[in-house]
Amino acid sequence: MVRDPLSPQERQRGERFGALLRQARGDRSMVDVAAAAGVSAETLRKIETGRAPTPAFFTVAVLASVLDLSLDELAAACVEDADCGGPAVSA
Amino acid sequence: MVRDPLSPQERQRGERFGALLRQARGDRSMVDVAAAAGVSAETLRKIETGRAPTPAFFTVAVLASVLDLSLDELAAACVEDADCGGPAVSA
DNA sequence: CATGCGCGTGATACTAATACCGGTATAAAT
DNA sequence: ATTTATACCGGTATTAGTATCACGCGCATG
Repeated sequence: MVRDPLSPQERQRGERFGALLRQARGDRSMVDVAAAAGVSAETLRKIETGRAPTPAFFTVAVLASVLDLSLDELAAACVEDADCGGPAVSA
Repeated sequence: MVRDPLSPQERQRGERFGALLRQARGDRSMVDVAAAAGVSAETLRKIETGRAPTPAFFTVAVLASVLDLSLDELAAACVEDADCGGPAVSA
């Protein structure tokens, strides 16, 4: 109605997204990256584990900045990998 | 405490962000872009007017896709323009 | 003038993101 | 075995994003 619960598709997209972040983090520790990004370690962990499947844009932005990732590539990787954008983007 | 209210900085960053989206929308109508992005027109309106200063990453992703914008440029434009990232990104 | 279209705003509803706390598990080092 | 570091997990608290409904305003068209 007012706020649809996240679809399984979105959950999976979140997992993919988190996996990408974790991969980019490499040997860095969570707390290190989280501190550098200005977010709490728990938040970063939730995002990486997919428990926060739809993080805020700027949260992702700073994380991508810290991890030296491209937001476009990040988004593209998730979308293309799981066909998340689907009907919306195709229009 | 558990959830800091958005800082004025973040609010302003949201306004910049919305302004960029609106500018990119050009002559397209809100409903058109919103429908293409798969979000409600009200949501797009809130984002454009800065009433939703920290939208979800994938919401921004689809909007950027529809508006043919680069997420990196979008983020960079907001951050560089108002020094929004501040202490977090500089570290 | 009435109608529709686009845009803005307010209220309302509900889920989700963020953050803090404690506990747990694994691995490494002492 | 104890300590340390890292990460995972649950609960809890609070704000914020997203969506729907309803109304008002400007503008063009009938």
